[in-house]
Amino acid sequence: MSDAADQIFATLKHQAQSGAPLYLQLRKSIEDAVNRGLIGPGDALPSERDIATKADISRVTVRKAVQDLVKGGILVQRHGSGTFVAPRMERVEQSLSRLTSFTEDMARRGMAVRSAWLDRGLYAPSPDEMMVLGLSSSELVARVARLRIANDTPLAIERASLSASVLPDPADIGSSLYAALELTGNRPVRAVQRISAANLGDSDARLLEVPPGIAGLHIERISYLASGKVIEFTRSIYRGDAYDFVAELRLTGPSEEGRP
Amino acid sequence: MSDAADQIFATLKHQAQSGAPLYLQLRKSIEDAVNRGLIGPGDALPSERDIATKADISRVTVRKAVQDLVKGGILVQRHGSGTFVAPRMERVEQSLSRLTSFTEDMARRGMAVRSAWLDRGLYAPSPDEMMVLGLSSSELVARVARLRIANDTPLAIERASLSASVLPDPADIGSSLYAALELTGNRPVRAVQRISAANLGDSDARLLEVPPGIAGLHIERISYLASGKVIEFTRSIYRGDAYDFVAELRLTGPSEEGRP
DNA sequence: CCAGAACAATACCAAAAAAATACCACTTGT
DNA sequence: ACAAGTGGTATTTTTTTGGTATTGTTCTGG
Repeated sequence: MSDAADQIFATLKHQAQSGAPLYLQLRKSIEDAVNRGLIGPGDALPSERDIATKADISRVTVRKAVQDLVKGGILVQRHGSGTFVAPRMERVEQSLSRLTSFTEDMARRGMAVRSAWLDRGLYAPSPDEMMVLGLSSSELVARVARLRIANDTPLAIERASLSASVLPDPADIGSSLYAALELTGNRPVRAVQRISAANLGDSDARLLEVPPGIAGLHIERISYLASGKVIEFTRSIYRGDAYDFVAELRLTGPSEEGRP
Repeated sequence: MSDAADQIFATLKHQAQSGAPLYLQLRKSIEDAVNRGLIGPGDALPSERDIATKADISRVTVRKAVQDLVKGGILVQRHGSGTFVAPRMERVEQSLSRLTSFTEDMARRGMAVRSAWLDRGLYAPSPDEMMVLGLSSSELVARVARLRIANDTPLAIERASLSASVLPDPADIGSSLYAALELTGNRPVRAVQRISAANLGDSDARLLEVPPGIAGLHIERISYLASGKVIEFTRSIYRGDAYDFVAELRLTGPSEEGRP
Protein backbone atom coordinates (compact mmCIF):
# COMPACT_ATOMS: atom_id res chain seq x y z
CA MET A 1 0.00 0.00 0.00
CA SER A 2 2.75 2.41 0.82
CA ASP A 3 4.59 1.77 -2.41
CA ALA A 4 2.33 4.14 -4.25
CA ALA A 5 2.74 6.67 -1.52
CA ASP A 6 6.49 6.29 -1.59
CA GLN A 7 6.47 7.00 -5.30
CA ILE A 8 4.80 10.30 -4.59
CA PHE A 9 7.34 11.26 -1.99
CA ALA A 10 10.24 10.10 -4.11
CA THR A 11 9.47 12.54 -6.91
CA LEU A 12 8.63 15.15 -4.32
CA LYS A 13 12.04 15.04 -2.69
CA HIS A 14 13.56 15.02 -6.11
CA GLN A 15 12.31 18.50 -6.87
CA ALA A 16 12.63 19.81 -3.36
CA GLN A 17 15.25 22.32 -4.40
CA SER A 18 13.24 23.77 -7.24
CA GLY A 19 12.11 26.78 -5.28
CA ALA A 20 8.59 26.35 -6.55
CA PRO A 21 5.72 26.60 -4.06
CA LEU A 22 5.36 23.47 -1.97
CA TYR A 23 1.82 22.74 -3.04
CA LEU A 24 2.82 22.90 -6.70
CA GLN A 25 5.65 20.45 -6.12
CA LEU A 26 3.31 18.09 -4.36
CA ARG A 27 0.61 18.49 -6.99
CA LYS A 28 3.05 17.59 -9.72
CA SER A 29 4.27 14.58 -7.78
CA ILE A 30 0.77 13.24 -7.40
CA GLU A 31 -0.12 14.03 -10.99
CA ASP A 32 2.96 12.20 -12.20
CA ALA A 33 2.20 9.19 -10.06
CA VAL A 34 -1.26 9.02 -11.59
CA ASN A 35 -0.13 9.57 -15.16
CA ARG A 36 2.58 6.97 -14.82
CA GLY A 37 0.02 4.49 -13.57
CA LEU A 38 1.72 4.07 -10.22
CA ILE A 39 -1.69 4.66 -8.72
CA GLY A 40 -4.60 3.69 -10.94
CA PRO A 41 -8.22 4.79 -11.13
CA GLY A 42 -10.11 3.84 -7.99
CA ASP A 43 -6.99 3.54 -5.87
CA ALA A 44 -6.89 5.45 -2.64
CA LEU A 45 -4.31 8.09 -1.89
CA PRO A 46 -2.72 8.25 1.53
CA SER A 47 -4.78 10.42 3.85
CA GLU A 48 -4.09 14.14 3.82
CA ARG A 49 -2.64 13.87 7.28
CA ASP A 50 -0.34 11.03 6.28
CA ILE A 51 0.98 12.95 3.32
CA ALA A 52 1.42 16.05 5.44
CA THR A 53 3.38 14.17 8.10
CA LYS A 54 5.60 12.24 5.72
CA ALA A 55 6.34 15.26 3.55
CA ASP A 56 6.74 17.40 6.64
CA ILE A 57 4.42 20.12 5.43
CA SER A 58 1.13 21.44 6.70
CA ARG A 59 -2.04 19.54 5.95
CA VAL A 60 -3.61 22.62 4.41
CA THR A 61 -0.80 22.76 1.90
CA VAL A 62 -1.38 19.15 1.04
CA ARG A 63 -5.03 19.97 0.74
CA LYS A 64 -4.36 22.82 -1.66
CA ALA A 65 -2.51 20.47 -3.97
CA VAL A 66 -5.14 17.75 -3.73
CA GLN A 67 -8.03 20.14 -4.27
CA ASP A 68 -6.46 21.45 -7.44
CA LEU A 69 -6.41 17.93 -8.79
CA VAL A 70 -9.98 17.36 -7.64
CA LYS A 71 -11.05 20.47 -9.49
CA GLY A 72 -9.25 19.14 -12.54
CA GLY A 73 -11.16 15.90 -12.31
CA ILE A 74 -8.09 13.79 -11.59
CA LEU A 75 -8.95 12.93 -8.01
CA VAL A 76 -12.20 12.33 -6.17
CA GLN A 77 -12.74 12.90 -2.48
CA ARG A 78 -15.31 11.29 -0.22
CA HIS A 79 -15.90 13.04 3.07
CA GLY A 80 -14.94 10.78 5.92
CA SER A 81 -13.70 8.08 3.61
CA GLY A 82 -10.67 9.13 1.62
CA THR A 83 -9.21 10.48 -1.59
CA PHE A 84 -9.24 8.38 -4.72
CA VAL A 85 -8.00 8.53 -8.27
CA ALA A 86 -10.87 9.46 -10.58
CA PRO A 87 -11.82 7.29 -13.53
CA ARG A 88 -10.44 8.42 -16.84
CA MET A 89 -11.54 8.03 -20.40
CA GLU A 90 -9.16 6.31 -22.71
CA ARG A 91 -9.56 5.58 -26.33
CA VAL A 92 -9.81 1.98 -27.25
CA GLU A 93 -7.34 1.00 -29.88
CA GLN A 94 -9.47 -0.71 -32.47
CA SER A 95 -11.52 2.40 -32.98
CA LEU A 96 -8.40 4.28 -33.98
CA SER A 97 -7.74 2.30 -37.09
CA ARG A 98 -11.38 2.69 -37.94
CA LEU A 99 -10.96 6.43 -37.98
CA THR A 100 -8.67 6.24 -40.96
CA SER A 101 -10.39 3.71 -43.09
CA PHE A 102 -13.00 5.49 -45.08
CA THR A 103 -13.67 2.67 -47.48
CA GLU A 104 -14.11 0.05 -44.83
CA ASP A 105 -16.36 2.25 -42.79
CA MET A 106 -18.62 3.01 -45.70
CA ALA A 107 -18.74 -0.59 -46.80
CA ARG A 108 -19.91 -1.51 -43.33
CA ARG A 109 -22.88 0.72 -43.86
CA GLY A 110 -23.62 -1.01 -47.11
CA MET A 111 -22.72 1.89 -49.31
CA ALA A 112 -21.20 1.66 -52.74
CA VAL A 113 -17.94 3.55 -52.61
CA ARG A 114 -15.89 4.98 -55.39
CA SER A 115 -13.35 7.75 -55.87
CA ALA A 116 -12.76 10.33 -58.54
CA TRP A 117 -9.29 11.72 -59.07
CA LEU A 118 -9.00 15.43 -58.75
CA ASP A 119 -5.26 15.59 -59.07
CA ARG A 120 -2.23 13.34 -59.33
CA GLY A 121 1.08 14.97 -60.07
CA LEU A 122 4.42 16.35 -59.03
CA TYR A 123 4.77 19.97 -58.04
CA ALA A 124 7.09 22.47 -56.48
CA PRO A 125 6.33 22.35 -52.77
CA SER A 126 4.40 25.06 -50.99
CA PRO A 127 5.96 26.61 -47.88
CA ASP A 128 3.54 24.54 -45.80
CA GLU A 129 4.64 21.33 -47.41
CA MET A 130 8.31 22.19 -47.17
CA MET A 131 7.89 22.78 -43.48
CA VAL A 132 5.89 19.70 -42.63
CA LEU A 133 7.53 17.21 -44.96
CA GLY A 134 11.01 18.59 -44.44
CA LEU A 135 11.62 19.30 -48.11
CA SER A 136 14.01 21.76 -49.69
CA SER A 137 12.76 24.10 -52.40
CA SER A 138 14.63 22.09 -55.04
CA GLU A 139 12.77 18.87 -54.26
CA LEU A 140 9.38 18.00 -55.64
CA VAL A 141 6.21 17.11 -53.84
CA ALA A 142 3.67 14.53 -54.95
CA ARG A 143 0.09 15.62 -54.61
CA VAL A 144 -2.79 13.21 -54.70
CA ALA A 145 -6.30 14.56 -54.46
CA ARG A 146 -9.51 12.65 -54.81
CA LEU A 147 -13.19 12.96 -54.26
CA ARG A 148 -14.72 10.22 -52.13
CA ILE A 149 -18.15 9.18 -53.25
CA ALA A 150 -20.63 6.88 -51.53
CA ASN A 151 -23.89 5.92 -53.19
CA ASP A 152 -23.30 8.57 -55.84
CA THR A 153 -23.14 11.22 -53.14
CA PRO A 154 -19.81 13.01 -52.77
CA LEU A 155 -18.78 12.78 -49.15
CA ALA A 156 -15.25 14.02 -48.85
CA ILE A 157 -12.28 15.63 -50.52
CA GLU A 158 -8.90 14.20 -49.67
CA ARG A 159 -5.69 16.01 -50.57
CA ALA A 160 -2.47 14.23 -49.71
CA SER A 161 1.05 15.56 -50.05
CA LEU A 162 4.11 13.36 -50.00
CA SER A 163 7.75 13.75 -50.79
CA ALA A 164 8.35 12.79 -54.41
CA SER A 165 11.13 10.52 -53.21
CA VAL A 166 8.65 8.11 -51.71
CA LEU A 167 6.08 8.40 -54.49
CA PRO A 168 7.92 9.15 -57.73
CA ASP A 169 4.95 8.45 -59.93
CA PRO A 170 1.66 9.55 -58.36
CA ALA A 171 -0.30 8.38 -61.38
CA ASP A 172 0.17 4.71 -60.68
CA ILE A 173 -1.59 4.68 -57.34
CA GLY A 174 -4.28 2.07 -57.18
CA SER A 175 -7.17 2.37 -54.82
CA SER A 176 -5.07 2.70 -51.72
CA LEU A 177 -2.38 5.20 -51.03
CA TYR A 178 -1.11 3.14 -48.17
CA ALA A 179 -0.77 0.08 -50.37
CA ALA A 180 1.38 2.08 -52.74
CA LEU A 181 3.58 3.23 -49.89
CA GLU A 182 3.86 -0.30 -48.66
CA LEU A 183 5.36 -1.34 -51.99
CA THR A 184 8.19 1.14 -51.70
CA GLY A 185 8.83 0.11 -48.13
CA ASN A 186 7.59 3.37 -46.68
CA ARG A 187 5.05 2.28 -44.21
CA PRO A 188 3.68 4.83 -41.75
CA VAL A 189 3.38 3.52 -38.22
CA ARG A 190 1.87 6.50 -36.50
CA ALA A 191 -0.30 9.43 -37.40
CA VAL A 192 -1.62 12.49 -35.69
CA GLN A 193 -4.98 13.72 -36.79
CA ARG A 194 -6.67 17.02 -36.10
CA ILE A 195 -10.38 17.35 -36.42
CA SER A 196 -12.00 20.73 -36.59
CA ALA A 197 -15.01 22.37 -38.12
CA ALA A 198 -14.99 24.99 -40.80
CA ASN A 199 -17.43 26.48 -43.21
CA LEU A 200 -16.99 25.14 -46.71
CA GLY A 201 -15.57 27.44 -49.33
CA ASP A 202 -17.10 27.87 -52.75
CA SER A 203 -14.96 25.42 -54.67
CA ASP A 204 -15.10 22.70 -52.04
CA ALA A 205 -18.84 23.14 -51.68
CA ARG A 206 -19.28 22.77 -55.42
CA LEU A 207 -17.31 19.52 -55.43
CA LEU A 208 -19.34 18.14 -52.55
CA GLU A 209 -22.55 19.37 -54.13
CA VAL A 210 -23.71 21.40 -51.16
CA PRO A 211 -24.38 25.11 -50.76
CA PRO A 212 -21.33 27.19 -49.81
CA GLY A 213 -21.07 28.11 -46.15
CA ILE A 214 -22.29 24.75 -44.92
CA ALA A 215 -20.31 23.32 -42.02
CA GLY A 216 -17.72 20.72 -42.90
CA LEU A 217 -15.30 18.56 -40.97
CA HIS A 218 -11.77 19.55 -41.66
CA ILE A 219 -9.29 16.81 -40.92
CA GLU A 220 -5.57 17.18 -41.12
CA ARG A 221 -3.42 14.10 -40.76
CA ILE A 222 0.34 13.80 -40.52
CA SER A 223 1.76 10.29 -40.82
CA TYR A 224 5.13 9.24 -39.52
CA LEU A 225 7.50 6.44 -40.40
CA ALA A 226 9.01 4.27 -37.72
CA SER A 227 12.08 6.48 -37.97
CA GLY A 228 9.98 9.45 -36.92
CA LYS A 229 10.18 11.11 -40.31
CA VAL A 230 7.02 12.66 -41.70
CA ILE A 231 5.93 10.79 -44.79
CA GLU A 232 2.45 12.01 -45.54
CA PHE A 233 0.38 15.06 -44.96
CA THR A 234 -3.31 14.90 -45.76
CA ARG A 235 -5.99 17.51 -45.60
CA SER A 236 -9.49 16.17 -45.90
CA ILE A 237 -12.81 17.90 -45.96
CA TYR A 238 -15.92 15.94 -45.10
CA ARG A 239 -19.49 16.97 -45.51
CA GLY A 240 -20.67 17.74 -42.01
CA ASP A 241 -24.20 16.61 -42.69
CA ALA A 242 -23.32 13.21 -44.04
CA TYR A 243 -20.49 11.83 -42.05
CA ASP A 244 -19.85 11.09 -38.41
CA PHE A 245 -16.54 10.21 -36.91
CA VAL A 246 -17.07 7.58 -34.32
CA ALA A 247 -14.61 6.96 -31.55
CA GLU A 248 -15.08 4.37 -28.91
CA LEU A 249 -13.74 5.35 -25.54
CA ARG A 250 -13.02 3.15 -22.62
CA LEU A 251 -13.08 4.23 -19.03
CA THR A 252 -10.32 2.62 -17.06
CA GLY A 253 -11.71 0.52 -14.28
CA PRO A 254 -10.46 0.28 -10.74
CA SER A 255 -7.12 -1.45 -10.74
CA GLU A 256 -7.04 -4.89 -9.27
CA GLU A 257 -5.59 -5.23 -5.84
CA GLY A 258 -2.86 -7.38 -7.35
CA ARG A 259 0.34 -6.00 -8.68
CA PRO A 260 0.18 -4.50 -12.16
CA MET B 1 10.98 27.62 -14.55
CA SER B 2 14.34 29.24 -14.93
CA ASP B 3 14.72 28.11 -18.51
CA ALA B 4 12.43 30.83 -19.77
CA ALA B 5 14.11 33.28 -17.48
CA ASP B 6 17.52 32.21 -18.65
CA GLN B 7 16.47 32.86 -22.21
CA ILE B 8 15.68 36.40 -21.26
CA PHE B 9 18.99 36.90 -19.57
CA ALA B 10 20.91 35.23 -22.37
CA THR B 11 19.77 37.74 -24.95
CA LEU B 12 20.19 40.46 -22.36
CA LYS B 13 23.86 39.75 -21.79
CA HIS B 14 24.30 39.47 -25.50
CA GLN B 15 23.50 43.11 -26.05
CA ALA B 16 25.03 44.34 -22.83
CA GLN B 17 27.65 46.34 -24.68
CA SER B 18 25.19 48.14 -26.88
CA GLY B 19 25.19 51.26 -24.77
CA ALA B 20 21.44 51.51 -25.02
CA PRO B 21 19.46 52.26 -21.85
CA LEU B 22 19.19 49.24 -19.60
CA TYR B 23 15.42 49.19 -19.60
CA LEU B 24 15.36 49.16 -23.39
CA GLN B 25 17.75 46.23 -23.51
CA LEU B 26 15.66 44.34 -21.04
CA ARG B 27 12.44 45.22 -22.82
CA LYS B 28 13.79 43.89 -26.08
CA SER B 29 15.00 40.71 -24.40
CA ILE B 30 11.59 39.99 -22.95
CA GLU B 31 9.84 40.92 -26.18
CA ASP B 32 12.07 38.56 -28.13
CA ALA B 33 11.50 35.73 -25.70
CA VAL B 34 7.77 36.14 -26.15
CA ASN B 35 7.85 36.47 -29.91
CA ARG B 36 10.07 33.44 -30.25
CA GLY B 37 7.64 31.45 -28.17
CA LEU B 38 10.18 30.76 -25.45
CA ILE B 39 7.53 31.90 -23.04
CA GLY B 40 4.01 31.34 -24.22
CA PRO B 41 0.68 33.00 -23.46
CA GLY B 42 -0.27 32.52 -19.84
CA ASP B 43 3.23 31.77 -18.71
CA ALA B 44 4.51 33.70 -15.75
CA LEU B 45 7.57 35.87 -15.93
CA PRO B 46 10.05 35.78 -13.08
CA SER B 47 9.11 38.30 -10.43
CA GLU B 48 10.38 41.82 -10.86
CA ARG B 49 12.71 41.28 -7.95
CA ASP B 50 14.07 38.06 -9.41
CA ILE B 51 14.81 39.69 -12.73
CA ALA B 52 16.39 42.65 -10.98
CA THR B 53 18.66 40.44 -8.89
CA LYS B 54 19.69 38.11 -11.69
CA ALA B 55 20.31 40.93 -14.15
CA ASP B 56 21.96 42.95 -11.40
CA ILE B 57 19.92 46.06 -12.07
CA SER B 58 17.40 47.95 -10.00
CA ARG B 59 13.88 46.72 -9.71
CA VAL B 60 12.49 50.04 -10.90
CA THR B 61 14.41 49.67 -14.12
CA VAL B 62 12.98 46.23 -14.59
CA ARG B 63 9.62 47.71 -13.89
CA LYS B 64 10.05 50.39 -16.52
CA ALA B 65 10.72 47.72 -19.13
CA VAL B 66 7.85 45.54 -18.01
CA GLN B 67 5.37 48.39 -17.83
CA ASP B 68 6.14 49.38 -21.40
CA LEU B 69 5.20 45.88 -22.49
CA VAL B 70 2.11 45.95 -20.32
CA LYS B 71 1.02 49.15 -21.96
CA GLY B 72 1.66 47.51 -25.32
CA GLY B 73 -0.60 44.63 -24.40
CA ILE B 74 2.17 42.04 -24.50
CA LEU B 75 2.25 41.39 -20.77
CA VAL B 76 -0.36 41.38 -18.05
CA GLN B 77 0.27 42.12 -14.40
CA ARG B 78 -1.75 41.12 -11.38
CA HIS B 79 -1.03 42.83 -8.11
CA GLY B 80 0.26 40.36 -5.57
CA SER B 81 0.25 37.59 -8.10
CA GLY B 82 2.79 38.10 -10.83
CA THR B 83 3.47 39.15 -14.39
CA PHE B 84 2.22 37.00 -17.23
CA VAL B 85 2.40 36.84 -20.98
CA ALA B 86 -0.89 38.14 -22.33
CA PRO B 87 -3.14 35.43 -23.73
CA ARG B 88 -3.73 35.30 -27.44
CA MET B 89 -6.77 33.83 -29.04
CA GLU B 90 -5.50 30.73 -30.63
CA ARG B 91 -6.92 27.46 -31.69
CA VAL B 92 -7.06 25.08 -28.82
CA GLU B 93 -6.70 21.40 -29.31
CA GLN B 94 -7.84 18.52 -27.25
CA SER B 95 -6.75 14.96 -27.52
CA LEU B 96 -9.48 12.45 -28.15
CA SER B 97 -8.00 10.24 -25.51
CA ARG B 98 -8.66 12.82 -22.84
CA LEU B 99 -12.05 14.05 -23.73
CA THR B 100 -13.21 14.24 -20.17
CA SER B 101 -10.55 16.52 -18.80
CA PHE B 102 -11.51 19.84 -20.28
CA THR B 103 -10.51 21.77 -17.20
CA GLU B 104 -7.17 20.07 -16.85
CA ASP B 105 -6.40 20.48 -20.50
CA MET B 106 -7.10 24.18 -20.52
CA ALA B 107 -5.30 24.84 -17.28
CA ARG B 108 -2.21 23.27 -18.79
CA ARG B 109 -2.28 25.96 -21.45
CA GLY B 110 -2.38 28.65 -18.84
CA MET B 111 -5.94 29.61 -19.57
CA ALA B 112 -8.31 30.73 -16.93
CA VAL B 113 -11.15 28.26 -17.09
CA ARG B 114 -14.59 28.55 -15.73
CA SER B 115 -18.02 27.19 -16.40
CA ALA B 116 -21.36 28.87 -16.35
CA TRP B 117 -24.37 26.73 -15.54
CA LEU B 118 -27.03 26.88 -18.17
CA ASP B 119 -29.25 24.31 -16.55
CA ARG B 120 -29.28 21.87 -13.66
CA GLY B 121 -32.54 20.17 -12.94
CA LEU B 122 -34.93 17.26 -13.18
CA TYR B 123 -37.33 17.04 -16.09
CA ALA B 124 -39.75 14.75 -17.80
CA PRO B 125 -37.69 12.93 -20.39
CA SER B 126 -37.87 13.72 -24.08
CA PRO B 127 -38.54 10.84 -26.47
CA ASP B 128 -34.86 10.91 -27.38
CA GLU B 129 -33.80 10.55 -23.81
CA MET B 130 -36.35 7.83 -23.06
CA MET B 131 -35.00 5.89 -25.99
CA VAL B 132 -31.31 6.26 -25.28
CA LEU B 133 -31.39 6.08 -21.50
CA GLY B 134 -34.06 3.43 -21.38
CA LEU B 135 -36.45 5.45 -19.25
CA SER B 136 -40.18 5.15 -18.91
CA SER B 137 -42.33 8.22 -19.22
CA SER B 138 -42.99 8.19 -15.48
CA GLU B 139 -39.31 8.48 -14.60
CA LEU B 140 -37.39 11.73 -14.47
CA VAL B 141 -34.26 12.74 -16.31
CA ALA B 142 -31.48 14.87 -14.85
CA ARG B 143 -30.19 17.49 -17.23
CA VAL B 144 -26.90 19.28 -16.71
CA ALA B 145 -25.92 21.97 -19.16
CA ARG B 146 -23.00 24.30 -18.93
CA LEU B 147 -21.02 26.76 -20.94
CA ARG B 148 -17.30 26.13 -20.93
CA ILE B 149 -15.28 29.31 -20.87
CA ALA B 150 -11.54 29.81 -21.27
CA ASN B 151 -10.01 33.23 -20.85
CA ASP B 152 -13.44 34.80 -20.93
CA THR B 153 -14.07 33.27 -24.33
CA PRO B 154 -16.90 30.76 -24.47
CA LEU B 155 -15.62 27.61 -26.11
CA ALA B 156 -18.27 24.97 -25.81
CA ILE B 157 -21.76 24.08 -24.70
CA GLU B 158 -22.21 20.76 -22.93
CA ARG B 159 -25.61 19.25 -22.35
CA ALA B 160 -25.71 15.98 -20.44
CA SER B 161 -28.75 13.84 -19.71
CA LEU B 162 -28.78 11.14 -17.08
CA SER B 163 -31.38 9.04 -15.38
CA ALA B 164 -32.50 10.79 -12.21
CA SER B 165 -31.87 7.54 -10.35
CA VAL B 166 -28.14 7.97 -10.72
CA LEU B 167 -28.05 11.73 -10.18
CA PRO B 168 -30.95 12.61 -7.87
CA ASP B 169 -29.66 16.10 -7.18
CA PRO B 170 -28.08 17.67 -10.27
CA ALA B 171 -27.37 20.87 -8.35
CA ASP B 172 -24.58 19.36 -6.29
CA ILE B 173 -22.28 18.52 -9.14
CA GLY B 174 -18.80 19.89 -8.72
CA SER B 175 -16.56 20.55 -11.65
CA SER B 176 -16.60 17.03 -12.94
CA LEU B 177 -19.63 15.02 -13.87
CA TYR B 178 -17.62 11.83 -13.82
CA ALA B 179 -16.40 12.57 -10.33
CA ALA B 180 -20.01 12.96 -9.21
CA LEU B 181 -20.92 9.64 -10.77
CA GLU B 182 -17.96 8.01 -9.12
CA LEU B 183 -19.27 9.16 -5.77
CA THR B 184 -22.59 7.42 -6.29
CA GLY B 185 -20.89 4.28 -7.49
CA ASN B 186 -22.09 4.61 -11.08
CA ARG B 187 -18.93 4.23 -12.98
CA PRO B 188 -19.13 4.29 -16.77
CA VAL B 189 -16.68 1.92 -18.37
CA ARG B 190 -17.24 2.58 -22.03
CA ALA B 191 -18.41 5.38 -24.25
CA VAL B 192 -19.15 5.86 -27.90
CA GLN B 193 -18.62 9.25 -29.35
CA ARG B 194 -19.66 10.72 -32.65
CA ILE B 195 -18.02 13.80 -34.04
CA SER B 196 -19.67 15.74 -36.79
CA ALA B 197 -19.90 19.26 -38.06
CA ALA B 198 -22.97 21.42 -38.07
CA ASN B 199 -23.79 25.04 -38.53
CA LEU B 200 -24.55 26.74 -35.27
CA GLY B 201 -28.12 27.76 -34.60
CA ASP B 202 -29.09 31.16 -33.34
CA SER B 203 -29.29 30.37 -29.65
CA ASP B 204 -26.09 28.33 -29.56
CA ALA B 205 -24.26 30.96 -31.56
CA ARG B 206 -25.40 33.61 -29.14
CA LEU B 207 -24.09 31.61 -26.19
CA LEU B 208 -20.75 31.08 -27.89
CA GLU B 209 -20.63 34.70 -29.00
CA VAL B 210 -20.17 33.99 -32.68
CA PRO B 211 -22.34 34.84 -35.66
CA PRO B 212 -25.06 32.30 -36.41
CA GLY B 213 -24.31 29.89 -39.22
CA ILE B 214 -20.65 29.49 -38.31
CA ALA B 215 -19.42 25.91 -38.37
CA GLY B 216 -19.26 24.09 -35.05
CA LEU B 217 -18.19 20.67 -33.90
CA HIS B 218 -21.07 18.60 -32.72
CA ILE B 219 -20.11 15.79 -30.39
CA GLU B 220 -22.49 13.20 -29.07
CA ARG B 221 -21.33 10.80 -26.42
CA ILE B 222 -23.10 7.84 -24.90
CA SER B 223 -21.54 6.29 -21.81
CA TYR B 224 -22.22 2.77 -20.62
CA LEU B 225 -21.96 1.05 -17.26
CA ALA B 226 -20.20 -2.27 -16.95
CA SER B 227 -23.64 -3.86 -17.05
CA GLY B 228 -24.16 -2.40 -20.51
CA LYS B 229 -26.78 0.01 -19.36
CA VAL B 230 -26.57 3.53 -20.74
CA ILE B 231 -25.83 5.96 -17.96
CA GLU B 232 -25.07 9.21 -19.66
CA PHE B 233 -25.87 10.94 -22.90
CA THR B 234 -24.05 14.15 -23.70
CA ARG B 235 -24.38 16.50 -26.60
CA SER B 236 -21.61 19.06 -26.88
CA ILE B 237 -21.13 21.89 -29.30
CA TYR B 238 -17.69 23.37 -29.75
CA ARG B 239 -16.75 26.51 -31.56
CA GLY B 240 -15.22 25.36 -34.80
CA ASP B 241 -12.85 28.30 -35.04
CA ALA B 242 -11.29 27.83 -31.66
CA TYR B 243 -11.04 24.17 -31.02
CA ASP B 244 -9.24 21.21 -32.50
CA PHE B 245 -9.68 17.60 -31.61
CA VAL B 246 -6.50 15.69 -31.93
CA ALA B 247 -6.26 11.96 -32.24
CA GLU B 248 -3.11 9.99 -32.39
CA LEU B 249 -3.47 6.92 -34.55
CA ARG B 250 -1.42 3.79 -34.78
CA LEU B 251 -1.60 2.18 -38.16
CA THR B 252 -1.59 -1.50 -39.06
CA GLY B 253 0.45 -2.51 -36.11
CA PRO B 254 1.37 -6.15 -35.85
CA SER B 255 2.79 -4.68 -32.68
CA GLU B 256 1.40 -6.01 -29.45
CA GLU B 257 0.40 -2.84 -27.71
CA GLY B 258 1.33 -3.76 -24.19
CA ARG B 259 1.34 -1.24 -21.42
CA PRO B 260 0.66 2.41 -21.97
C1' DC C 1 28.50 75.99 -17.99
C1' DC C 2 23.73 74.92 -16.64
C1' DA C 3 18.77 73.75 -16.83
C1' DG C 4 15.77 69.97 -17.97
C1' DA C 5 14.77 65.62 -19.26
C1' DA C 6 15.46 60.83 -19.22
C1' DC C 7 17.37 57.26 -16.52
C1' DA C 8 18.31 54.62 -12.41
C1' DA C 9 18.30 53.43 -7.43
C1' DT C 10 16.19 53.36 -2.56
C1' DA C 11 12.56 52.76 0.60
C1' DC C 12 8.16 51.87 1.76
C1' DC C 13 2.93 50.46 0.70
C1' DA C 14 -0.81 47.21 -0.57
C1' DA C 15 -2.65 43.14 -2.52
C1' DA C 16 -2.49 38.44 -3.29
C1' DA C 17 -0.82 33.88 -2.61
C1' DA C 18 1.15 30.50 0.36
C1' DA C 19 1.32 28.09 4.61
C1' DA C 20 0.08 27.08 9.35
C1' DT C 21 -3.33 26.39 13.33
C1' DA C 22 -7.44 24.93 15.34
C1' DC C 23 -11.69 23.10 15.06
C1' DC C 24 -15.94 20.86 12.65
C1' DA C 25 -18.50 16.98 10.27
C1' DC C 26 -18.90 12.79 8.01
C1' DT C 27 -17.73 7.57 7.42
C1' DT C 28 -16.42 3.33 8.98
C1' DG C 29 -15.48 -0.53 11.81
C1' DT C 30 -15.83 -2.45 16.37
C1' DA D 1 -23.12 3.79 20.49
C1' DC D 2 -18.66 4.83 20.15
C1' DA D 3 -13.96 5.86 18.81
C1' DA D 4 -10.62 6.40 15.36
C1' DG D 5 -9.74 8.09 11.03
C1' DT D 6 -11.24 10.63 7.11
C1' DG D 7 -12.10 15.01 4.58
C1' DG D 8 -14.17 20.07 5.29
C1' DT D 9 -13.79 24.86 6.92
C1' DA D 10 -12.70 29.21 9.16
C1' DT D 11 -9.11 32.14 10.69
C1' DT D 12 -4.54 33.84 11.11
C1' DT D 13 0.29 34.54 10.00
C1' DT D 14 4.04 34.68 6.83
C1' DT D 15 5.95 35.30 2.41
C1' DT D 16 5.90 36.97 -2.15
C1' DT D 17 4.11 39.81 -5.51
C1' DG D 18 3.27 44.22 -7.92
C1' DG D 19 2.46 49.49 -6.86
C1' DT D 20 4.20 54.12 -5.60
C1' DA D 21 6.60 58.11 -3.85
C1' DT D 22 11.02 60.03 -3.41
C1' DT D 23 15.72 60.87 -4.41
C1' DG D 24 20.01 60.58 -6.85
C1' DT D 25 22.43 60.18 -11.42
C1' DT D 26 23.44 60.64 -16.16
C1' DC D 27 22.74 62.28 -20.61
C1' DT D 28 21.24 66.15 -23.70
C1' DG D 29 20.54 70.80 -25.64
C1' DG D 30 20.96 75.64 -25.18
